[in-house]
Amino acid sequence: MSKTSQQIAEICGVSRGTVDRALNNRPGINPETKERILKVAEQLGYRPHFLAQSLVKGSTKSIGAVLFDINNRIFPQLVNAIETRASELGYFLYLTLTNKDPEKERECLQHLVDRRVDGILLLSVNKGDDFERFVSKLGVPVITFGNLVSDEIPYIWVDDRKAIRDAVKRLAALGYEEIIYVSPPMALSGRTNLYAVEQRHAGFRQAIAEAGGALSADLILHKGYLEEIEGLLRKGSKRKVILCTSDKYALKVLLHLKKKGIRVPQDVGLMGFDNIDTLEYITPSLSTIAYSADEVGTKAVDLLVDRIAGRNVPLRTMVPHEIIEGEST
Amino acid sequence: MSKTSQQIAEICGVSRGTVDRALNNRPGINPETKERILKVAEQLGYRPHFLAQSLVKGSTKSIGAVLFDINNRIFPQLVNAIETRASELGYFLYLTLTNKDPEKERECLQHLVDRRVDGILLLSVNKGDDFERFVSKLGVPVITFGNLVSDEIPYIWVDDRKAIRDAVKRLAALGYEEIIYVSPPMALSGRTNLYAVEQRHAGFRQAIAEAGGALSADLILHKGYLEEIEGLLRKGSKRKVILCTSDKYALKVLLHLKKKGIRVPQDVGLMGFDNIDTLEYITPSLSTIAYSADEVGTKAVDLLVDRIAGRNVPLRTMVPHEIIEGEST
DNA sequence: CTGTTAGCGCTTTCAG
DNA sequence: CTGAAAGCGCTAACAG
Repeated sequence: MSKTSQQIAEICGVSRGTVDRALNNRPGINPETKERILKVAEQLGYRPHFLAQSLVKGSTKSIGAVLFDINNRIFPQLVNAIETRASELGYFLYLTLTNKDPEKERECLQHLVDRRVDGILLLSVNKGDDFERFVSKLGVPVITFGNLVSDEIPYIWVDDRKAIRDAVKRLAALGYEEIIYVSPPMALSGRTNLYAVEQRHAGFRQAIAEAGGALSADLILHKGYLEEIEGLLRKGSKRKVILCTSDKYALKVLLHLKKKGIRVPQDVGLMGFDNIDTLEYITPSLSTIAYSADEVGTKAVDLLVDRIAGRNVPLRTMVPHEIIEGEST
Repeated sequence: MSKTSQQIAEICGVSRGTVDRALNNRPGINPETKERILKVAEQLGYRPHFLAQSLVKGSTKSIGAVLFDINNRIFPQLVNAIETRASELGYFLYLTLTNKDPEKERECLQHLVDRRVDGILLLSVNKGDDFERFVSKLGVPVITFGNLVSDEIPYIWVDDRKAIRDAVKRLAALGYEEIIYVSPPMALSGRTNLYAVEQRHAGFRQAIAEAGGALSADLILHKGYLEEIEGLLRKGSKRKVILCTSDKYALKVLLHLKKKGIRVPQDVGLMGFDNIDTLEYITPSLSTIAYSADEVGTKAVDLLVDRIAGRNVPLRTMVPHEIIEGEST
């Protein structure tokens, strides 16, 4: 079926070494024979055998991505950015999905290494010393994002903590007196890697502390948030706003409030986080915290390729965030 | 860094052949030496070199996906289904994105073949005899979906034509007398592969013909659909409904109508196609045509793996569709 | 039951 | 400037 450099050599009556010199324009070859070889290669439709090349060169020009969160709506943008940048830099992308299964995540990582990817991008559900060691021992460069795995492994993301603090300040400035913070994933705290979610949470507590009594806060850290919100809204007379750890929850809240006839923002304010593209179609438009998933993906690949090339990269890289003022606050 | 079967052989004082027999539990080996070898392999943390294996076996256990449409919201579901099924069947997924660039699509296909993927899943933007030939000559099994490339290449998707006809019948049954069909991508007809979009369009025309004068139809096949819709809504007194070639356009229309104070469904009905998951958060809930992206992805992989195994597969596979009655009609 | 040999297709010395 | 040979790590066929 496919042609080998050996065949070209035979046809041209030269050795494989010479063919190789022609094909990879390496010095030390007569321009005329080179010309001849290239012509024959062209005619045969010769294509180098990538596996064989990789085997001898020790580099596959491929990177692996290990992701858990297909439901997170920034997924398409992230994957798009990663693939696009990788492709620009000459790398192919192995995509592996873990569906939040810690064991599967380890397997994916191991398999990628078995396939000799040059580097790995990791959005992890695992955490802890044991896992840190596992990742360190893989023997290939790893860049993490979304959830931190180790202080020693480069991490890129938005500054969740500061972002929430900025949001709280903004809400205070808008005149809100009570903030209902909704972060259902926190219920899983300790059992799974929730670094980003926890950073947001920590940012919120800090912001409230900084407000020094000017703001009161309610924390809802479980699945039954819709009911609990309703209860809270009935109490007291402070101007209230609901701040959700991600747009996904904010949208569910919005839907629920609409059903109950509670008006946003007249009766209560609402704010999300992520600026997922679904928001484009939502009324009233949702206030949220935006950052560029494109930038995260693109830079993550850049960092990884730098590491692959043996260059040092910063252990923490933060992409900028921005408060989007929608109609919901 | 990483251990080779050679090293195990030396440590155990046997030959590589024997090590191979132990590792791949092939017959013809003394259980005790096998035991010994496996133990050493375990201790060394031996992992077979996948590239070397692939090189000699001629199979990489990887498949490639070539997609153009990251914006289409069924993308995450599709990719998820594909990766999940591939993984279950022991295959790794190379994801390549073309951003609707025909030349890039060809490159992606060629590169995947260079990397010796065992098979390819293709959602194509290219079409035509030339491209058909190109794909046929790749030398690996290809399964297409979404857009048909050739009658000879297996294709899996929803029956777009029938789906639209079912939708039109349903709209007629609901008492609508005039249907505004919105399909902006059709403006590119001829220049790019729009098979699915064209099938939907053809289905619409057929349905209108079948209705034999009971229904009147307006076709909007360009970007300026919002303005044109407004114009059409002002004319005549028939009960009107807007049928969009995909939910994405339906949502844009909905947003526009809300802004203009035109009520859905009281003033005009609205229906989409695809049942993208954004709809979950939309009010009024959108009527649409649903099909399972999961099923498309999963079955596409199954078909591909069948082809890789040399089995014959049907040239056309249709996944079922279903009309979803939302509040918008 | 085990060792040897010959590749898979390519790159990379080292001679000539 | 070119050829020959060794080797990447593994598998498979053939002896012993």
